[in-house]
Amino acid sequence: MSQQESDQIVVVLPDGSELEVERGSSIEDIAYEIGPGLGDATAGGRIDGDLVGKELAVTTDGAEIEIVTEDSEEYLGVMRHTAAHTLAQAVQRLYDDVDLAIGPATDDGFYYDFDELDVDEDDLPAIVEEMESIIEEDLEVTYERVSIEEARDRLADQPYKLELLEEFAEEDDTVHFYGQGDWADLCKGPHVESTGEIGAIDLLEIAGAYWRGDEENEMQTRIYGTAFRDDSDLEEFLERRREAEERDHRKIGNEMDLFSIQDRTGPGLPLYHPNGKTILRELEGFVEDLNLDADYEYVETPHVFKTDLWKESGHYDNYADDMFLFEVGDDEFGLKPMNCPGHAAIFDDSAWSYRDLPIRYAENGKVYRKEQRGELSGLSRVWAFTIDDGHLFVKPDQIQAEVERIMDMIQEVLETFGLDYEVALATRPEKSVGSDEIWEKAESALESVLDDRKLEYTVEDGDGAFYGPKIDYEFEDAIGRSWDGPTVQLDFTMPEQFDLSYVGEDNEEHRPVMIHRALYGSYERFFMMLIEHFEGKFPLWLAPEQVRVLPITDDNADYAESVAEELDADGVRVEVDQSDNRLQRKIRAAHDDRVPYQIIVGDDEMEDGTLSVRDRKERQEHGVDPEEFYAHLESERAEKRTEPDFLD
RNA sequence: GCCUGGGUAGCUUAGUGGUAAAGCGCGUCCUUGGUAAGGACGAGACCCCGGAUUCAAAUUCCGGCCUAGGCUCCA
Repeated sequence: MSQQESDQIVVVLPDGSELEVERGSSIEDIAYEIGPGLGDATAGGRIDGDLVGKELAVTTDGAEIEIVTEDSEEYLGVMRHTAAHTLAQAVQRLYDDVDLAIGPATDDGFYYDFDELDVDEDDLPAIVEEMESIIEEDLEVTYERVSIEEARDRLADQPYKLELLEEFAEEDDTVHFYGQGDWADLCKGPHVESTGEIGAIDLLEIAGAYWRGDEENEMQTRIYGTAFRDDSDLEEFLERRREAEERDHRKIGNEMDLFSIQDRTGPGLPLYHPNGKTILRELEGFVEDLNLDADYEYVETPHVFKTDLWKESGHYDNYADDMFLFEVGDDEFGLKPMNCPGHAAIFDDSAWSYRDLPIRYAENGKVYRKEQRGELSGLSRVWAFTIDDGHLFVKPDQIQAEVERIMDMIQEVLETFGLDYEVALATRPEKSVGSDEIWEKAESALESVLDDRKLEYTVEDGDGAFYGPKIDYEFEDAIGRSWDGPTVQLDFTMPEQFDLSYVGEDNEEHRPVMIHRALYGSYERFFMMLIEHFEGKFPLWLAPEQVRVLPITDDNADYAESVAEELDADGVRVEVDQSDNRLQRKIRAAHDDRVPYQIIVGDDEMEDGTLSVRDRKERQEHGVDPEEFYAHLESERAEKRTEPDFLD
């Protein structure tokens, strides 16, 4: 091999084409190699997927290279990375003896971690101002390649940077610095050309963060910020945040009196008020109908079991820390973190023939999981929640058909609420029980169902339950946020743990397969998502108050009552506004309360026996025939349509 | 669990050492008014809990409870 050849390496471009370049060429060099226009536009790049500065050299043969330009999606991340540097620079200008940790770009902004920095939210405006003046100064971003020794020298008073440096020293004898003005940071880039390229910034919040995310390490001060190309993009981002805040289920739940979580009753333990429970009852009824149609049988299990059961199921070994445990006499008991062992115990109480299978049990089972206090949040993370649980005990050759039926049910649920979804296959996690062989069998069974359906899905390695792989549904709400929802989980393990069996055609004992499934996931999480998705404007079938009758004067009150009585007899949740407010005030109140339909009755309506119907979307029709409206309500409810559509 | 905020009337919040405020909601009365806030009056607060400082604490300090956001998409 000649000297000439060993200095050349091949890099692979995103379209799969290969390019021969000199070993040690920078990203920028390679971009110029491809074309001078691209070279000029280069802001940074990826080496084997790792986002780095355009100055960094490519040394490995066969490296996958991607060029990031101002037009790339990543450009925003490049700019935010520089914004993070600007934050650190501003903080060091304003505060002495601050230790710097790391400061990357994130999905919607950036952060920088500091130690020895004592600030609170009131200090943020001053830091923003300093950042803005650094942007104003339009400092050129400079790159330097520095030997480990020199870097050690430069970073002598930066303990965290030194720690990082020692790690990099094991791999390379040089490191990279990116600077702006008289400030520089150990960093692999990428960055924009100068601080003036940063369009619009804002700092969002202060949070604690463990050094390297490890709770054994010291807690640092993290400042979160975001940066956009211009003010209007920034404003749009802030507007979206405000919108999400407006939809917050805790706020709406309070306004609509749906639920509460109170100090005196305990953290993470939601109390459902009548309005909230009305919605939950409708949700329960919906899955109950689906379950009964699909030949599920309802069972009920207590909230507490002896821990012997959890030891048998394997939960105790894996999840004892997350369980509420207590002693009664010499026995240890625990609140159930899952419903499956109870259902397995019911199954095990009878002898089964292959002719009986599949057995399908359903229960709205309340479970208790002791999440870390700081993780609790509204209805999305709680200690007590209810799963619309179902457990099937099937023969191996029934898996495919049963999983498919479950997926039909799940899809019907998601489509009813108008939710788009994605599907993922989650495979064996690190903490798990069961043999390799069993896991392989289970994973390939789910794969073949997914393949048969021609559903697009992603594979999430290591995300499965400890007892088996699963298919997870993730859906998107009205403002584009993703939520975890329904799951189908295969379990070859628990039947083993509980020694479950049925008698086969051959008169031998066989091991059934268990399938765990939930259509909503947990009621709490699904309810929360629905509140935020609909912004409290629930579909008619869910709305706690479906119709409000507004009499114009006291003279119309009796007629209003008779209209309400008729609706009530039809099973409609109806109220009459008997306040002595004026009509406009009553309309305003009904609108604030998000009532789908308002019926306004005055002298005109009383005379000709009609209704004036108004909906939540501020549409109105006079002289409506009551029978026609009642029939419409009936069908809108029964078909679970998501918007009031009588006035369409 | 840890970090930074926050906890004042049913709700949303103002008040930062000297007699606890406002809006909404609620009650009573006036108003009987046809499409997004008519008017008057009134009730409603162990200012999260415990301790300390002080002549005096909602306010300052210490401890606790609850709550919001955050706790490696690695230089």
